[in-house]
Amino acid sequence: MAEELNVSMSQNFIHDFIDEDIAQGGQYQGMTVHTRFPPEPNGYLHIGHCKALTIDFGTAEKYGGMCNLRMDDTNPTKEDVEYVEAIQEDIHWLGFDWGNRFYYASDYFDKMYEYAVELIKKGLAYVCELSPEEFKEHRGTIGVPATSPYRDRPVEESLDLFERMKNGEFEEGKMTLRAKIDLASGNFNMRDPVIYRINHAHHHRQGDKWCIYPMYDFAHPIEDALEGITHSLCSLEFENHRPLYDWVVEHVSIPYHKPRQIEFARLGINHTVMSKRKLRQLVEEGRVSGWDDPRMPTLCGLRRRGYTPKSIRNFCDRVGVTKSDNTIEYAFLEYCLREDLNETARRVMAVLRPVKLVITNYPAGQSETFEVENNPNRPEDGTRTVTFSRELWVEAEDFLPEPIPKYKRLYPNGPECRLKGAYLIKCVGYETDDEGNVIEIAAEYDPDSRGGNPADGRKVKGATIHWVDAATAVDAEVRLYDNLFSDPEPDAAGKDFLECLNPNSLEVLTGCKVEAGLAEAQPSDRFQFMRQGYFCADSKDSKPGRLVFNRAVSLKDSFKP
RNA sequence: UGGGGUGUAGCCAAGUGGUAAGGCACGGGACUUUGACUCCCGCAUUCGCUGGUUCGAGUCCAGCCAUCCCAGCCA
Repeated sequence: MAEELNVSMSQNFIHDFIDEDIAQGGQYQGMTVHTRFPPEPNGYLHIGHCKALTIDFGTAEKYGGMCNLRMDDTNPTKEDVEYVEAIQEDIHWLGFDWGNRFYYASDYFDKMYEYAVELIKKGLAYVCELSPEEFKEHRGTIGVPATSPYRDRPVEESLDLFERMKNGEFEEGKMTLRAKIDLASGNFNMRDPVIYRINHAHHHRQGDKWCIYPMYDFAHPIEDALEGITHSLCSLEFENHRPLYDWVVEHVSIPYHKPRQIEFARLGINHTVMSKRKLRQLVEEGRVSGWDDPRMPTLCGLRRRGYTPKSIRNFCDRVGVTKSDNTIEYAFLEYCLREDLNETARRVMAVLRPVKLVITNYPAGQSETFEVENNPNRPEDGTRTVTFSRELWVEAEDFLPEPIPKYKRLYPNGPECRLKGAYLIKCVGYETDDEGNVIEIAAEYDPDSRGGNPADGRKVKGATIHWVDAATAVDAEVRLYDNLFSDPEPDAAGKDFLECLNPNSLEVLTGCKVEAGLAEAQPSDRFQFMRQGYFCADSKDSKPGRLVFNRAVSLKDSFKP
């Protein structure tokens, strides 16, 4: 699959670390590099996760190792099976394959419990009865150590209490199991962190078997070690947790080895939000239609918007892997998409802001058809049939009563232009309504230029113009999205999106099965017509660009800029 | 004012003591049956700042500045 997508991973600092580990032959000697992608099933994956996926799977692949997919489901109150299924679907869609290495952190609960008991017996953990409020008061501050009156309680007492915690004898918040490390540490994660809490909640897989659950800091290193992970790659915010990660690996007798945690900077993209919390907020507040709303940076949202797996993976591979905070420009994501679409997308014609073009010397009532190539880059994609007659729709911006500098399109007595795939025409006049708006353009065509090829082979000075036959035009219902969401208010500097509400009509409109659609990029109004009928406009002046189907899409009524 | 990170162009990012890769964006031009694509050309005398070591510093040292993360019984 990776070969098929033609996305490879270049050397980065993580590889440097791994190379060192391998060179030193140290604790990883004899082990194949093994990574894991550990999402918590509490939401949908977004493009930021794709960066992690690319790093986790890419690193394993680079070293001939494997990458596990693991649901990090240690907090039953936030997780749900809906998400585990969606997560798997999205990962597969991107083209990553975890084979049969699919795991749940919750499957290790029994072992984690044993390891916790082990810590207590070693005098390295104790049951603390501080309430959440008291806990805060005893937490200490910068320069002031934390305290716990239960820290020196006898091992037997903690053992007994911990077992009773497990048996459900206590209410939530009544007590916790804490690792005995360093109450005065400058790193608060080391101030005797809670490693088990009471939670009388129903777990999506374990049901009501447990009422105590391990905390991330205790569970994660154990999960990694148990699965034989050699390199646990995660984002920067876990850097402060690494000492604790190492502490757990060090003090718990896991029968394998010691995985190494390496952190990298997470992905940031402007004009959008990349936090699960905020995305969830958008969904829950009904500000978007769901996790797959086309404005969302979720993988399912991007998929609906027309992004291809290849473009997203390419993007993630190209943004690089470093430890410095970054905000990638949205334009770079778009570039990656255009690149792929330009290669593979079938071209069609449509007109967004139609204005009538009448070929005055073309017989009324007559019509004919032309064969137009679907993709100039791929002749094997064949052609489509378009109908031509006396009255056509063309884009309003393709005509100007008075030309402006460098304008090569239609204007009275202007240059000869080509109707793409059809005929050469020259503008001979126009009509306006009472308010001076252009409502009709008049042109004459050269009958000896069928297919757009003049009989005498003369050069065409004007531009090639996209058009649709007015008589057989099909309307598309569209909805305009003003922008992406940011923070999570609408982002004024964001992008415009046009959603086609009757995507089924695309097949009718284009006369062919639309897979990825057209990447129509123009300097001033770039448009991408993508899968499932979504159009992405990115224009400096916020005006939509052009969409050209081979039959008309009249957007007069439904499209309001 | 505790601990842990990060600072190379508008945005990413190579660079590991020898005289600043590449991509995106942007500007200019050529080509073109998509104003797309493609192709040329341009775009950091300078690497957060200030000193120091060195024949030589983005790379080493010191100090400073900026910025991000951490005081959930979330992950």
